[in-house]
Amino acid sequence: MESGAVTIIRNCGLFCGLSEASFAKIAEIARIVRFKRGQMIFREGDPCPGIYVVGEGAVRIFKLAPNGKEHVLHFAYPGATFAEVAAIGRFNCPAFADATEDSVCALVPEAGFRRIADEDHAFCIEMMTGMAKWVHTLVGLLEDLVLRDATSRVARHLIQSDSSEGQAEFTLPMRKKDLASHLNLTSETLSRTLHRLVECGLIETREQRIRICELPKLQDVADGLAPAEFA
Amino acid sequence: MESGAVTIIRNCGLFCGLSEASFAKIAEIARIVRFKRGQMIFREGDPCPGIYVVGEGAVRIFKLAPNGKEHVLHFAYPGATFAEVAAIGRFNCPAFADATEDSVCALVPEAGFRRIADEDHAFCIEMMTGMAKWVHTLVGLLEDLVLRDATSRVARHLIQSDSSEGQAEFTLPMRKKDLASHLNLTSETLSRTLHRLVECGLIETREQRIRICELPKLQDVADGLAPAEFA
DNA sequence: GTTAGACCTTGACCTGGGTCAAGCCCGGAC
DNA sequence: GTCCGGGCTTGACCCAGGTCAAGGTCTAAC
Repeated sequence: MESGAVTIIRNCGLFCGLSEASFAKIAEIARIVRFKRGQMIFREGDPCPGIYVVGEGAVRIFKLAPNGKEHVLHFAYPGATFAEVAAIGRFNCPAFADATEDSVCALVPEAGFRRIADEDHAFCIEMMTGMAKWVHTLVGLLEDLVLRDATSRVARHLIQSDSSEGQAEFTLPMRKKDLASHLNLTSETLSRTLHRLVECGLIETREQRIRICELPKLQDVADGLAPAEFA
Repeated sequence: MESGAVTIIRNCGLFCGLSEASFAKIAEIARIVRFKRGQMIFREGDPCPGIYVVGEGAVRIFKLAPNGKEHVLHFAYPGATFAEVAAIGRFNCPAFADATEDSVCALVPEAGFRRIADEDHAFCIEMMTGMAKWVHTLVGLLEDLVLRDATSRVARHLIQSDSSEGQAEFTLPMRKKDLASHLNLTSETLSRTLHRLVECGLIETREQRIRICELPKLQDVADGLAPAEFA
């Protein structure tokens, strides 16, 4: 195992709580994989190669419709894992993945993961609750897409991005077209929506940088209460 | 414990594989709960009372938007469980639930479930993979809502409902308005869509009964290949 | 430098599916 | 029986957001 993989796995949300014994087992078989920007990592339907842990860069997980439309399910940044659901549930890759930046990942082959799950009860419980959280997140996403309009979705996403950094200002970590796809919008609509929010003074933008000026009002927009100035 | 709850739990997908020891523990604390048609079972945000197992009837799990629009996440019929995700992940109820028919459920309080998860490794693994399957299902739902149009969604749902019974004919187990909500449509649009499918000869309907006449063509519609007659 | 190709923005236009409204049918209360 | 309310269908109309097209800007390649 390359030394890099150990570090990556130590620092990821999923495996950082492992017992020393379990960790040693994973360390034996994990390996480093590198991807260039734009490179495809796997395709929907591919056999699942194991659990990927992002060390550097950024990975985009997305679905492709027969007509070519794509929908970004989520982004994985350093410390996050992907393909873990397929590994646990023993299905093939349920979506596509590619690197949006030059990226370094640790790959834990499925067999290794399975051995740990069989032996390490605490890990198993953690995975169980981890999956439950995933379900929770997905239900939230679904709710968003189904119950809110474009403007609310954008506002909500901005608030969430912000609160995770705890400041009033942050940088969008992905291209706008990918964000648009994640929110089930076209990039045109996202562009127009951000523009309207700027015009109303709720946010300011400069390139990929976004500052929230009027959080309470933005919150109202996210909740579907169209403020008067949204004529 | 009432005798009924034992039977219900024995026959449900989630707990039927339990070891005798684990089963005995659950049996000690499970109890029967009954709901009248239309009765609310829990509300979004309520503390999670435990895992419900449906014995008879039908339960509808749904989200409510601030503007009153509702979205049906799924239906639980005899043998199915609900609220299990919240119980495992330790969050409050993430949605509303009500009975669409007079229903009988077994309720396994969260504490009891947790004890078993702590002690029964095989059960724990089963829950883990069960949750992974849930994620898989939800991603499929999301994909459906986002990548397909109304007609494809309806066609796909019909095919799935059918294949689960393995015949060319089946009865919709829910009201059309609830199905519409599940597919993120209004009941008007569902009505019109079914009507078009009937006109094209792909299906026949009589009340809640639906017969698929041209499965291959219906499959094409589900895949977004609009057949010529869909002018 | 300049050419090529992503992005992103903005405008003009179009359409799938929602909204509103009317009418039918059926089952349950009385 | 008759009344009432909910579910379902159908038609007419409308609008949020998609599509198409035209620049503008930045980076990467040569």
